[in-house]
Amino acid sequence: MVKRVSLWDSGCPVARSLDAIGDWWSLLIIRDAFDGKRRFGEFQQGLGISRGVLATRLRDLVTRGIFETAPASDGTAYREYVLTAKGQGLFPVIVALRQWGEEFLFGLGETHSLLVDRERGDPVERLSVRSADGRSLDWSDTQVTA
Amino acid sequence: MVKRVSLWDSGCPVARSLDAIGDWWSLLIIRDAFDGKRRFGEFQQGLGISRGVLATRLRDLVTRGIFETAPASDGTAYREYVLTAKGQGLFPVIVALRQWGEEFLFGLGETHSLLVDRERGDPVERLSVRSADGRSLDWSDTQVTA
DNA sequence: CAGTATCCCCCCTGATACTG
DNA sequence: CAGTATCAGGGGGGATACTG
Repeated sequence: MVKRVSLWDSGCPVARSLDAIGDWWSLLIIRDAFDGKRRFGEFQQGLGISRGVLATRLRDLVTRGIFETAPASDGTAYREYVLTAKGQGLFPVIVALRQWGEEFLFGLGETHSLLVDRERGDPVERLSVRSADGRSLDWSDTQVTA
Repeated sequence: MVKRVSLWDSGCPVARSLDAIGDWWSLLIIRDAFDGKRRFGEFQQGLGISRGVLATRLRDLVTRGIFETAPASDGTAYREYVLTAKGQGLFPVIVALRQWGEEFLFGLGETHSLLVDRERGDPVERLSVRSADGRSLDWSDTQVTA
């Protein structure tokens, strides 16, 4: 994590993002946060992660400004972990991973959870990369420049 | 990787995607592939990854149907690794990671690489999650259903 | 319930040497 | 150049026990 310093310094935003949240657990924790989970125990139970590892991950994510802690809303003495604006900015990442999984990793018969528009209940649209003038871009229509 | 079996079986596409490409190197390799790299040495040099690890990763990714091998286009005896349709489907994931990194992980003075529309040279639009009827959705406007 | 502290093991990873 | 084989280390991760 603090290991691949050269990648962080590479000037590639993808590498830097992965350095921040590309470990085994972070994105799963963040997914659960988008799902409404806030408490240590909620994350721990849902993920089957050990408490020690979860505590470390949560602390790292707070340090990185992705989560912040707040007093428990139920009046108990414990903390809650809520996503900051920076953490909420990961929503498209989670959605992109979800849609790729739905499309390529499930058999036709298999069922999976679905992300829907809360207001109308319809599934959300497939993400698409668009040009400044609104055209849908394939990866081969793009290029990385310095 | 084949370790978190319970997560793969959870029926959550996010978890299943992470199980497939959520390790330390896969997404970086895939990023380089989108960048036009195809040869073992190109990946190895660009990432600073050891040959052994790269060979393992590449083999896994081929097994998972994300890359496929092709004879070298320059007539040499070696293979090239090219993204399948399934691998190309990860483009929005890479773009989402890139955009998050650009927005939250770089200081104002720092420069980073940029993804542009090849045709016009303009940066691509920020990804947005949209409802079936075209509204832009915040994460709180959505919900995961069974 | 929400953590922290400790121990231990596995496997990921890098380094090196070897082959086609 | 493109791998494979082998070895050694280091850290992430689980299990357990303990504390507030």
